[in-house]
Amino acid sequence: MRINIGNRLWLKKVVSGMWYDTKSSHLLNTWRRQCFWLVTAQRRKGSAGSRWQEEKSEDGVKWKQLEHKGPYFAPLYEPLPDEVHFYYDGKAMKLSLATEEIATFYGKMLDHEYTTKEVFQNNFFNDWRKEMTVEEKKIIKHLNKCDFTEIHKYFVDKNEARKALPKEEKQKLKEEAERLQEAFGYCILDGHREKIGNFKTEPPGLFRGRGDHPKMGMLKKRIMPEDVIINCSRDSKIPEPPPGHKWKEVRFDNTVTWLASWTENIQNSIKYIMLNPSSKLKLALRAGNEKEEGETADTVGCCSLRVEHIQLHRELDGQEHIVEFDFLGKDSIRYYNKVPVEKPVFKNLQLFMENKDPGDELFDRLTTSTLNKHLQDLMDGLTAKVFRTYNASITLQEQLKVLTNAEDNVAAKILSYNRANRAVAILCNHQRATPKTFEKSMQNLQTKIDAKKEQLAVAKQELKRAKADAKVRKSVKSKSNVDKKKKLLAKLEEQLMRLCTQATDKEENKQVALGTSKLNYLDPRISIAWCKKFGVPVEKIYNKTQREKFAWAIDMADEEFEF
DNA sequence: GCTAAGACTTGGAATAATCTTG
DNA sequence: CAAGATTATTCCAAGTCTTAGC
Repeated sequence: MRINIGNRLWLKKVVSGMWYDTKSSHLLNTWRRQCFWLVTAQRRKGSAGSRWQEEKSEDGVKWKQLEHKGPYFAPLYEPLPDEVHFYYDGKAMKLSLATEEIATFYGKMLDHEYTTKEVFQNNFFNDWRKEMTVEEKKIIKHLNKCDFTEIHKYFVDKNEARKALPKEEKQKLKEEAERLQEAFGYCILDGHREKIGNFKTEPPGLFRGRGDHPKMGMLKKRIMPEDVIINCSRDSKIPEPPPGHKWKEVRFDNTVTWLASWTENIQNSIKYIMLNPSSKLKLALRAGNEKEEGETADTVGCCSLRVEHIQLHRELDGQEHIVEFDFLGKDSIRYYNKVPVEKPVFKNLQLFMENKDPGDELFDRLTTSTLNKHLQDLMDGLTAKVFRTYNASITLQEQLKVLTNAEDNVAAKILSYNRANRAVAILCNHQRATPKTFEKSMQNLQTKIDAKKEQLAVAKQELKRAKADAKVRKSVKSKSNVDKKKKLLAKLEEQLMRLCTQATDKEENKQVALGTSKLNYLDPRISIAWCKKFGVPVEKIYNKTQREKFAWAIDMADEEFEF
């Protein structure tokens, strides 16, 4: 029982990053129900095109009719022109088609960091050799004797050429892409035309695992119709496989939403063709499922944390009971944070670490399913993921309340909004690499600010002179001149202020990715209510795509909306 | 109960489209 | 008006969580 209590206490603080008390539990519950209703209502509205209705979900049935054209297959390999050579040990060598194709995958990536990694090189070379002819295999024995530079140059040039194309040609290519989108990019779902998210099969290439991935560089094979399972409705027009080919299978499963699927050869997982994620509502540590050792990069979530990932400090920087986290999370992004916890939580963590090695699991009796089960006991439908979302939204609302100043101008209010958004992104650990052009664009901005300051100084001088002039002459003309200069000065001050705000925003945003939380975690009604309340145009917060996605919220949220 | 497979969702990097500016 | 910077979109790997099979 002690373990149970221990985990429960730990849950309170560590899983959620916030306190889970009766009050927030009630809020959370209300919010979930509301969201569920909204989402289902929105789906209905979208698909039935009529009024909102109550959801009457028959268990598991996702559609009655589904018709589509099947996936669009990646274009076949085009052999290299004769003048582009591959060299082995300094000698030009003509490769068989299949071998050449794989060589181009590597050649294209030559200026990418991946190709400097030993694991990548070894995996690539192993897989490449498997596809070689017997003769090629006899000759090509070492990657370091392979020279791909001509191949690399060929693709770089080709890219440049495409960019430099005259605009009529570019227009043609664009129209071609649109035709493709028209032909393959839509399906009919229960009588309505819906956009497909990804209608193309993934092209062959070299696997780009993230972080320290043991399989990076392995050959991702070409997907053939024979690999693809089609899912559609029985009475629909069944998609035609490309001439001379057959589907692996055609099935009529209306309990799932995918249109086509295939098994990918690197991890043996299933890939899907699915609908475009339309209006859906999409909490601070991830649950952390178990992963297969050696098959993927070594990353963890909260249930799979190991003793080596935390450090306990009875006292640190004047605070008591500090837990220091340091581990690699999703996409191998580092999570580093020092969190003060309640004494019982601290005590339990100490207990969990006793007699364990650094590589042992911290919570050895906890798995994601027991964790979620526990959460479900607390509240119907609650999972770690839901908590992540809730936490993000409530933080945004709180931060907006704290940071916004009603007397500020619009630029300052937007800065406040971005700061609130940033607080959420930091909470969810949405990091990004500092953009390559960051320093430069910061400098540009600073130059602009300096220039503006100069203008301002000049304008001040002129105003002074105009005032002096008006005092002497007292003419109508000189008076209006003073007004003019005053206006100019005010305008310049406003511009300067806006630039400075922008610079602050940019600096603070250096390593934080805002997009993910904005699009996937935050209840849009909070943002929209904020816009309405403080007179900020919605376009300043959401771009075109985002406004489309959140159209329902824009419609309904008023300034009084409380999350 | 437990593991494995399957179905979605999330999320940063790469790429494409658009805007700015010298 | 091209080059460079910025922003939007696409891509697909990597998570979460449910279900199936023992």
